[in-house]
Amino acid sequence: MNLKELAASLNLSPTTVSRALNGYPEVRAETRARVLEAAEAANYRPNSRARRLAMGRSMAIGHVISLSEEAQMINPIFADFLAGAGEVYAREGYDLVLSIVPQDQEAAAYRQLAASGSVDGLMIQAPRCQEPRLPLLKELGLPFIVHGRTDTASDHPWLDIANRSAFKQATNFLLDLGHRRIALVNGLEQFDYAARRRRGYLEALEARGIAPDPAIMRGAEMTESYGYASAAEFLDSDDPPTAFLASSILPAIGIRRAAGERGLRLGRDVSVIAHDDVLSYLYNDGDGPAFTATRSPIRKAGQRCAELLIAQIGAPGGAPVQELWQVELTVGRTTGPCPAT
Amino acid sequence: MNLKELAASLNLSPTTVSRALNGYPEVRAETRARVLEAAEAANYRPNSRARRLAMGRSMAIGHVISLSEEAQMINPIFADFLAGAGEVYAREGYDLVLSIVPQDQEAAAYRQLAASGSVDGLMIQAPRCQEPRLPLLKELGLPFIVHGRTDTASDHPWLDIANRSAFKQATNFLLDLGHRRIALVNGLEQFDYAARRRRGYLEALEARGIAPDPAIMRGAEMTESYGYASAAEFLDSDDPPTAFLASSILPAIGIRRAAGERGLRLGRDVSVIAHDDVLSYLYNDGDGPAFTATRSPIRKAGQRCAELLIAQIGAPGGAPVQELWQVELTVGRTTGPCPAT
DNA sequence: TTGAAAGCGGTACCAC
DNA sequence: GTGGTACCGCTTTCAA
Repeated sequence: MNLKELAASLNLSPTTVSRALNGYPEVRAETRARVLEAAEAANYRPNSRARRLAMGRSMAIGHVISLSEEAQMINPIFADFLAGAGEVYAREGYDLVLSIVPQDQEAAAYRQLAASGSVDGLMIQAPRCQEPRLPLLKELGLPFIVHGRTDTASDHPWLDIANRSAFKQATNFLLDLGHRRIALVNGLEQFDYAARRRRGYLEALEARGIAPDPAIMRGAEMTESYGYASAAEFLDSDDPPTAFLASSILPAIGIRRAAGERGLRLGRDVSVIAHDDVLSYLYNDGDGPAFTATRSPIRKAGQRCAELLIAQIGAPGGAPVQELWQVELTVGRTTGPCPAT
Repeated sequence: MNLKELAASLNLSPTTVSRALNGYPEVRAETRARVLEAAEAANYRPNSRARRLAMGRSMAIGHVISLSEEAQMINPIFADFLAGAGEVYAREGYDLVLSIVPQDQEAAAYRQLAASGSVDGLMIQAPRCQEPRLPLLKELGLPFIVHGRTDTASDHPWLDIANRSAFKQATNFLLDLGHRRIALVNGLEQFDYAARRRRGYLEALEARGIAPDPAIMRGAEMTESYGYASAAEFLDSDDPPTAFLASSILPAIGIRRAAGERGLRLGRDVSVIAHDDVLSYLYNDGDGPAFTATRSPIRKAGQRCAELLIAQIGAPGGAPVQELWQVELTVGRTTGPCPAT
């Protein structure tokens, strides 16, 4: 059943039916009621292909996820972010077009989406410090928003959490507990969020006059085995750390395993703090590290980014929105004072 | 730059240009070369909206992911599957349209995708035993394929791994090591894959005349804390298990934690086997549980499902493909003989 | 308040 | 081998 047929069955013109369906005001109430009822009865849905062509809009947002050698798996963070954004898209009538491509085809994927007009806007995740997509995106001329920041000051829209201050805070927290040797198990530091976290960590140390030791600082893809290997190495060294600051729950689990194997108890012999992207939380051993812990905050970020992007699509040319979210620290039981050694 | 303009700039008709671009044979080689060159120079990309309308096809596949109260997070398995499917879609020129909806809007989401013609096919993940989407999908009349099976024999296309026999094999493996009390830490058993795994487990026990004990069998969403809580409870009981069979790596990590806290060493005091969806692997403690372990096999399944679905879209009405993949067991170091108690 | 008709930007049939 | 043209199904001016 298409518009023409529906109109014919009602003895109305396609024009009127279209107007009635799309909520135009100039339709008589009674006519609209008839149309709505008939459409419902016939289970009519406007053909989205035709609609998109006629409107000159795709009613879709593009997400490009590139898989590289270094980070081959889809980050669970991405999935939670998608979930949040997807909620908003569904509510606003937008489709989510997901392009999953090898990293060397990333630029081509963006170009394709833009040039073919498949999407009305682009959502960018996990920017690097020197984000190569930035000039490309500006060239494409599509609305976009970045979840995260970059090194370069730019007036593009973004939403980010205060990674630096969160890590500074967390480091200070450990320092206040008496720790002096704190290991950093970070994410890949070419990503902006990881670089900022490192800065926060370094700043806190410096403020107390503690020289950072590269021997207990790492940055890599955040897997459990990475956390395990790092912690094992650090703990077996001559001067092991008494605390760990991890960039995500996954390496934190690995750290815990390495500590456990060495007979160390968390919160007594060694402290572990994990930061989970948008809101941080201190690793609560009581109810276990919930893999769902990040869900709610990351989803919120996804939602908000989607809202901002859609607003931008609706009213282009406005001042770019740049939101920085402060992090809320939550203390868990695996954090304890520095053991007296 | 659109087709008409491109054609005008070449002194050709849109028809010819379209044919040249789409590889139709009746174009003179020299003409085609000219067209291709000009298109390249102008960075011309056919407008996908117009193309889709004219062709009557969307060149897109729909994935609907519903979030329920029970399973609110996006399963990492889904992400890896998506990655595999996405690869194939990109290669074949299809878009991936991802709908993320609350569970009570799942059916509406499928209906919307189908009625509006936004997609040419649907990909179904994680079917339940009595899958309510099945009748709906048949009603919609769109090509689809299910990753997994259902209780009801049906002639729809699916691709699944042999969950029952994998778990039977794994259980037998533990039995051969001398274990007699084996805990099952399963996924949500309304999902078909979990139900089949349970069956395999039960069959293996029965074949050796061992009565299953519901006290050491669980089914829930596969998180680390679920594994931890289950193992803690089992291990603290009067008659603790000597081995665990886990449905995924996440609960297995929790199990390990609970065991560790009780001074039990894996592979000596207690055995843990984790099954990771498509290919199983026995939890290798040596290099840590890699969260990326499932990546390759799940991706393969995603790729294959995408290929089958696209083939079906291209040539509808063929015999439905139903593929059952056998599982390959890999032995890891955390599996050991039953401790003599 | 309603309708006729001209697009939107391609594809594909039919004629030359 | 190439071109004219009628679609695809909707939105949106413009006229009534």
